[in-house]
Amino acid sequence: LKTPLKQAATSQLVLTERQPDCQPLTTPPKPKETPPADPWTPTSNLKMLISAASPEIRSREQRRQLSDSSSEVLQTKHCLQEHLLGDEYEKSQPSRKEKSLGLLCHKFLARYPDYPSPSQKSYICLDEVTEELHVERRRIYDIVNVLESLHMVSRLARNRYVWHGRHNLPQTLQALKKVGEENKYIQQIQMIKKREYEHEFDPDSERNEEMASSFGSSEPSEMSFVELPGVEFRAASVNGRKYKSLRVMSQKFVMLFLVSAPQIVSLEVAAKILIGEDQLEDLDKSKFKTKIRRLYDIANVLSSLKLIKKVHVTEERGRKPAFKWTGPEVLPNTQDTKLEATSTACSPPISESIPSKEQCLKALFPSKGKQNFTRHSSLIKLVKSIENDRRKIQSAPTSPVKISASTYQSLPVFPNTIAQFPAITKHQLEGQSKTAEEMQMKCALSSPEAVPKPEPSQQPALSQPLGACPSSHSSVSPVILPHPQSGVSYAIYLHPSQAHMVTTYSPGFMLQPLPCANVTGIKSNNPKVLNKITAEEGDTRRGPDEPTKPLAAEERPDTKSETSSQRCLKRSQALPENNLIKRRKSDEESLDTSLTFFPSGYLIPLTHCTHGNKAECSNKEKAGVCSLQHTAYSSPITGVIPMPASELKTVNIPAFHITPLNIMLSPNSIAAAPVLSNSCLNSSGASSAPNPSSSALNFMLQHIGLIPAGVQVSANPVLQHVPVSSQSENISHSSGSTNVQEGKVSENILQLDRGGLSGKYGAVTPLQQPSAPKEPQEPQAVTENFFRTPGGPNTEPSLSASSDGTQRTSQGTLYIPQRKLEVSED
DNA sequence: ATCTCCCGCCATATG
DNA sequence: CATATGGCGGGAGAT
Repeated sequence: LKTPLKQAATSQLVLTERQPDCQPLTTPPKPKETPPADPWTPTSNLKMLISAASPEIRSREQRRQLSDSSSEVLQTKHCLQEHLLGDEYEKSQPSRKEKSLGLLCHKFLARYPDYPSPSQKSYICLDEVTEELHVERRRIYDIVNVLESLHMVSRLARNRYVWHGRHNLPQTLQALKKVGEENKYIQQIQMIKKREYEHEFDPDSERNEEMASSFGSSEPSEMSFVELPGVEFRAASVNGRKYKSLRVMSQKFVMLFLVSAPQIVSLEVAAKILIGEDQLEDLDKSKFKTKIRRLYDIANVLSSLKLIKKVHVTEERGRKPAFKWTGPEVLPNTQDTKLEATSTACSPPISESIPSKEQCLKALFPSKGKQNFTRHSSLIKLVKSIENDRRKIQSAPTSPVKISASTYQSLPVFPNTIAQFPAITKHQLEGQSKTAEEMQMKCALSSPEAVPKPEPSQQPALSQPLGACPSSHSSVSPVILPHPQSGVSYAIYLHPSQAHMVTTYSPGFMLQPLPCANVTGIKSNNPKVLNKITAEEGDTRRGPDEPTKPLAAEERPDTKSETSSQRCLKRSQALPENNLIKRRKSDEESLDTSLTFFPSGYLIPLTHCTHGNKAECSNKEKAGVCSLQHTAYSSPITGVIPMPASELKTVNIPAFHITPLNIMLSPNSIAAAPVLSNSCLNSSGASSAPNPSSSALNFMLQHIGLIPAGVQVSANPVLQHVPVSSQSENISHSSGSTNVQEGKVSENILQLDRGGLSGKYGAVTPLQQPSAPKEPQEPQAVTENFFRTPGGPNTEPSLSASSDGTQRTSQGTLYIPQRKLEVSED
């Protein structure tokens, strides 16, 4: 037995350890774990405690003088628990958890100060560590590799590492964020989500994947390791070139958090992106599994560092594991490499990076040709380069570059390809001041989770003119503006920042063209698209479907067989039989309102559905109508886009779809969606959609161009959800409750009123009460609302939500179920 | 059954 | 060559 003592000592506090003397440490002789039948599952309690508290506690105790009140508490708690539980039988057998990487990491971290004094460097000797912590070397490598990726340690030589602590963290994160942006991870995420929606792989005829793979999405970027200038990583010597895949993976994983809006990344998405992100992803199942395993490893370490925490995102299919960034916010680059200087100044909340229009474009037009579009490597590249260019060029935050469609199309290839992972220059980093660091730290300390509320100021001015949006956005709250003349209503979206606060996820959103008219047509389009996010109800029902692949909603089982279009038709016809309808039990609807809201915040008129009659629409069943696709896509932002009816016709909105891209809306610019008139609807419904009118295009483009970085519409529909509380919005947020509802309430539907539009305006606030200001944070689950409206007199929404959360319109109904996404902590 | 993810074989890199 | 590193995936504990 070797140093049993040590171990015991260390772990003692935290874990209930057995006395050293009692047992010889060597392999624990199989103590049966959980042996005794404790009435109370001591283990479970312990686990919980440990997992929850131990980390922090640990760290302090050991070498650290830091005392944290909270930690104290925890400790105490812990102790109590211990006593209670255990008494004499401590049966400490090493449950699996006790051997977890996370715990081990804690122990490891406890040995070194977060902020070691610069003067004295601390070195890490792997041999010592392994011995002291009683772990196999292999495990230590896992930890160290992740720490290395964050530049918290660097390797000196065999067996030797230098401990830097968190001093470099700010720079590292900033660097990672930057790189993440350059890699267009946001887009990748969206693409992935989009694909999910799509039918899986059936009809992929497009086999030219290879090409895509070559550059396409991921490119070579895959392999580089982001280094910090300041930090000496003696790399070359030691690192030479190695795989470092774990390190790279870790960095990329972190990048995903830094770049994505809600700072929540699901393992699934991360894995896909990390895997070459190629299109092949689907094929390789084992590879995927492996990636997931690695991600768990990394996540455990990051969790120990308190940079992330585990949460669950509830989506249509059920909940998926995900992690939420709880680390420091990354400040915008202070001084970036030259050109970038643009708009950094503005907003503190950095998380939302600049949305690129390209993305938007992509998203927008995907349907038409889209598949190729997304996949085609050359295109992707183009986009990227454009993006970069744009960034450089665009100096004023206020003036977003507008891209016209034509431009886009004709885009010449930009000569400059950007190096994917440019090394970060020292200067940049150096620029950072300590203060910044401190701030970050503070941020970190404070619970990040609770999202700080944006300032009140943001209240949207109702009357904001459309304008360029400042890059930094102030938050916009969704307000609906009644529209004067046309009777079209406008909605204003929330500022992204707000949105996020509220929301957890911003999914990409797409509107698919719903060719109601032609059923068949749908298929050709992407049927897949939207729906993913169906309400939970569906899920429940669905039960276990096919395993892995997420299917488009339609795909779902039988019932779904129908294409969305078909469904649409049905609905329009008001077919009662629709299964969907049933599913959505929720809807009851009051039929009055007029507009449909998409979660995305856009108001979308439903043409197809329209036959226009309320009667028809009114059908509950109908509600289901577009459901397939219809699923709502909510965007973080709530906005409604009013369009003149006339436009609609032309455009045939139903036909168009928005893909998950990020559409950024500038606060100022309020997108207006045309609202359909009945007549329009009628007409549109039948006919297939012609090309969108140019006006429509412009419209879209404008938005794109206008959109300030902050707002992203995209996202997957999936994620979003609106909490529906039947009545109490406020409540809805609260964690637990939400879940409960899941089955039932979960969907919210927005409806548009077609006919009635004109005089009324829809209110955007769908589900939530306007009044509810931010809530204190929820303990566990965070629900997002996209729709929260700031209270305002004006805001009154015309729509009413049914108790179940469904809203209806009198006439046409668009049914958009909103899924709620929930993020729950574990 | 699914989610986590520990364990440790074994290919590589390093010295 | 001996080790140090670390990719990888089986399969078992947790839920």
